Amino acid sequence: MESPLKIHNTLTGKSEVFTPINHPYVGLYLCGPTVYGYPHLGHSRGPVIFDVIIRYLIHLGYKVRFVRNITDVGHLLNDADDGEDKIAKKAKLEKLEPMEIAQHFTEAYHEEINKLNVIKPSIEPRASGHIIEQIEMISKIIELGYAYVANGSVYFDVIKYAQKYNYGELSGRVIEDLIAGAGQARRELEGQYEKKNPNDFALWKKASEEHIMQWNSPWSMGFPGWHIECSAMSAKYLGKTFDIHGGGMDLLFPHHESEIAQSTVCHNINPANYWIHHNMVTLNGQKMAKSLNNGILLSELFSGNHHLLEKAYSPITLKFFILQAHYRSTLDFSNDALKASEKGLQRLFNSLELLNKLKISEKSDFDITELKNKIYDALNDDFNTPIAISYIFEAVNIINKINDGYATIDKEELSKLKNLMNTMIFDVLGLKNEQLTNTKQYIDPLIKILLELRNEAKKNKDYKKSDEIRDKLLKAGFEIKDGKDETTYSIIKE
RNA sequence: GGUCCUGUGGCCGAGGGGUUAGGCAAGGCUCUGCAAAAGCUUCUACAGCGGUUCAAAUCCGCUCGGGACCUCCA
Repeated sequence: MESPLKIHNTLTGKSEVFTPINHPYVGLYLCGPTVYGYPHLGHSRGPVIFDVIIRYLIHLGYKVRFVRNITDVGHLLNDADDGEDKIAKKAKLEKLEPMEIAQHFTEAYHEEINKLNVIKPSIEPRASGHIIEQIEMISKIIELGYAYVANGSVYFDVIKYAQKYNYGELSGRVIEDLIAGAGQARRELEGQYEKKNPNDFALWKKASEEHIMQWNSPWSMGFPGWHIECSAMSAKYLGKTFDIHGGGMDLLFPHHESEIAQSTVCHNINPANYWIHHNMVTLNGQKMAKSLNNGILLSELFSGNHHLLEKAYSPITLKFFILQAHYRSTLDFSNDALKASEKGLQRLFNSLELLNKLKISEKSDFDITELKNKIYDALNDDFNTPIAISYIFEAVNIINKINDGYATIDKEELSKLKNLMNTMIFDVLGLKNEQLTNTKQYIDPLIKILLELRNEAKKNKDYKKSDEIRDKLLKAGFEIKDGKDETTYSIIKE
């Protein structure tokens, strides 16, 4: 039978058999967006990868509670001198309420991400709605002696923590290296002088006068530090320790490392058993950066409205493209790569349509169970979607062969094949056919009429007429395929 | 400066001591009135230099290139 599900755990650096704390329930926390800008290509990878992870867990029979937060407070501007909240900074520029900005970008995030046909979080908590929980947690850390108050701000004492616990267990860093590397690249941030040690991180920041987003606390009017929100919210909704914590590799340090430290102090346990980190995306081999002017927003990708894009790419094309690479590798975007995925996806869905029309024979040339096992083995091996997809294309080949009469399949295997394809493509990978299914029912009879006219012309050897019909249909986005018995068509994009 | 990842054929990307990844592109053939689609088939690989081994794209070392993180980026 199939292998057990193994997950590459960043915490141990190894692939481990997945065993939930409380079978069949699985608690999963994914670090969500900081809502101070429109979602870009990089924002899509986490939701897509974790969508398949969640879908697969559900498919395996687990009951998943999926928590993905919205960070709408607390991010300091790293390129500004004043240490303002990122959201507040935008707010002043545009003279809007900070929450108005947060709301705007939260909605933009939802709008674009939902196009990817991803399962929505069971709970989507906002940092601003959990100030009390964060204050409570900070108080406890102070009480236990691992944080100190300085000028109204509260900092986590990393050195003290490292004496008893292992600060760096997740990212593989050693505290001495952190101290050694501190001088060179250390950025001048506000409040640095308040810290006992440069590696200490803020749990609570006192707000300056003009800082708009602020809350009362035992220490000052201010706002919570970056890492504490996830610790507080994950504990609230998933418990002190839960199964899976995910995010981008860029969050590994310091964000997740600090989450572990905070939770370890408060609850005396690492918050998550399995830490999953997906890799970053690059664009034409280069990293996406504002300075390179190559950042592409999701809305730009979907509309094709960007100077680096030759055309628009659909959300499902993006999803499929992301899944054709393993989540722990960097992924390079380019027009050629996206077009390749688009073509492949189209071939996949074409075969899926044929699947429902295949003729049943007495004997079968294929063993679908073997194929099925290979796909499950791939997914069980740390969610290896590219391998799984390569076997799905093997199935595409099988379907086309049968359709063309080069091979046969019996009733039982065909039923297995249908089941397998539908399960994998729709339930697990969460793909969907973006061809205009709603309008197709109206268009279909019209196209059929044209095809009849064309076949009549062909019968009369009026090829000029028949080709004219074909060419015009192609121009209108309908590709004609002359089969042995009947003529079919598919709707092509662009 | 520190820690770590990575370099695969025209493009993207799996794999990871001996056995076809896959998608896209290109060439040939079959089918076709011609195309398209589909099938069959061919060609371009494991950055460079050493080492370990019966055997290295895979392990080790060095060199060169790309990237991530090192206090607020998904």
